[in-house]
Amino acid sequence: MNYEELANVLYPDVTKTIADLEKMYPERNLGEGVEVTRFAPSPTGRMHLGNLYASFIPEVIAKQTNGVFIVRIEDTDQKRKIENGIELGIADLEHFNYTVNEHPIKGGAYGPYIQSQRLEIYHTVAKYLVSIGRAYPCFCSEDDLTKMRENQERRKEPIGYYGRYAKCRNLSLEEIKEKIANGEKWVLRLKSTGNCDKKFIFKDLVKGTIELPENDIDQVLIKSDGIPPYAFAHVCDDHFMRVTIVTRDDSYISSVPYHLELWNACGFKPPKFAHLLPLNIKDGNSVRKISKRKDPEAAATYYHEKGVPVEAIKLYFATLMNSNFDGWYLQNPTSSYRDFEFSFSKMSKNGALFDLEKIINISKNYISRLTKDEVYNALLQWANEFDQEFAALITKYADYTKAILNIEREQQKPRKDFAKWEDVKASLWYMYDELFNNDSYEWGKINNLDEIKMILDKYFSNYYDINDDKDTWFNKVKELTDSLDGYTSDMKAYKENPDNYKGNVADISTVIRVAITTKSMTPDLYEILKLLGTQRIKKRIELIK
RNA sequence: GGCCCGUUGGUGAAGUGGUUUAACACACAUGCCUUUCACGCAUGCAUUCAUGGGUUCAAAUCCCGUACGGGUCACCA
Repeated sequence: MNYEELANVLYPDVTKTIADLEKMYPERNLGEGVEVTRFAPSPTGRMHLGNLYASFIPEVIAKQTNGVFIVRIEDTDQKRKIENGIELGIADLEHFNYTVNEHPIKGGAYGPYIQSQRLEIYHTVAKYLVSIGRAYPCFCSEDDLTKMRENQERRKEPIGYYGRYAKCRNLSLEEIKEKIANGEKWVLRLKSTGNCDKKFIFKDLVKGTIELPENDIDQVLIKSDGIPPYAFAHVCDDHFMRVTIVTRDDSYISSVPYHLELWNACGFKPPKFAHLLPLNIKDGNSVRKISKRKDPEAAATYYHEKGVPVEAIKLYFATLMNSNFDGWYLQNPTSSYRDFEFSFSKMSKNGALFDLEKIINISKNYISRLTKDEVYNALLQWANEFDQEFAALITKYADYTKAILNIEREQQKPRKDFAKWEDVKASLWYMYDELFNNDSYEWGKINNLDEIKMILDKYFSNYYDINDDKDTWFNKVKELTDSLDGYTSDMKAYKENPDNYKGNVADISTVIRVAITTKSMTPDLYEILKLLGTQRIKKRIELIK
């Protein structure tokens, strides 16, 4: 068989050679240890936590080694495509502040970054494989393949197009020419040289040494529509984009022998592989991979809308990626996760269960460490998008809002009230007259309205002074308490004999707290009174009378 | 069904033959601190590493079987 001629029969329009491609996409000038990684989503639209985690890993590695992180769109399956899928997906990645050096919209020297636009490359490599006798056209119909499969099932033989079942391997050049002239449809298949009785050993960055049977199936390289399936596309793309580490879902691991056979057949130097475990979610009693359709709470937009800081989610990803990150971060709470040295070998070999509680905890800690200005800016940015009314309010009262946000902040042990920006309004609405409502008061032990009125009256006419410092303020509350019949400000005495008293200073401050805010649980009351100011306070006391 | 991978508390997990009476973090519980809450602090939370056997002076760690979970066997990625 004259393979050169066959190659020209099959791909008469392909004029470039592999050597041309090598020149167009030269090896990157990389230093020692510098990695080129990539994330290759389908253009199915919005990202969910699973995708975001899967892209976090290669992004972190690229950034950490001063390398390159590429986003490439795998749209060879035209059925899955959705409108604006590429734009929406990239927007989600950008919202996560990932550093993407090359992607379809911004471009780069190794593009195009959309597989459907790289057909010339695939066909050039395909033509090369034909010309060296490693690929051949197959004219088998769907029917032929189904019959073959049934036959194999009956005989309990391995299923697939291999060995003696690979009929089209033996077609002569004349037969091929004739079938093509007749307009018969064909796919291009790899002529596999593997033997499934032999073991194939390779190293995975995450899983370590893996042993699998060699591939002996003549897999499809180019479908009858001229588009390559995933495996062949990824080899061409990752080679000519000069990717050094292929990160991908762990489900690809069983086809690595086939993939490596392909890399070698093409004469390309294979990259390193890191097969990643998916992020799982609990569904009833079973555990499964996060799915965009079944798990709306896993959508990136869900967290965006609630205002969970992106940074917090990334910190969570970091703890999932390398469990020793947690301990490191505890020691280095002011560092960025970028300062941690991530490694594939520290990655878990099990898929982690997505844990909302942990994200909330991380987020609370993260927000608690921000300055009032940082909190204000992030809050405003979120509110502009999702709660314009609140955005207008905090813009109008910018300094006041910052002061509120600074209660028990910017200190050694800051409060940890907020896990997401949505929480701010929900917990501090009473600080704004525009939001204040007194539908329900959370009175505590003292809930007799006459007594409450009496206490408030006494406090505001005899003790309250907006200019008091904190100690003076609290001493006055104590004095008030002691002046009341049956109350004491001596907590020790109270605790020893609670039955001897009607209440203590905590109960009295609760009356003031609830009267002003309606809530029994608030941040520091002194700060709140000070910020609200005499006018607002007086107005709220009037509401009770 | 064949092949591959995995199984350590409610969760994420550390651990690769003896400093393990199984680290750390989240969650939970109790107590202390405290004007409420939050914070912080203290204590508790797997007598045991899916299970049965074996190797060994010694096993969560090595070997074999079983069970369970996941993956894969397309002109899907």
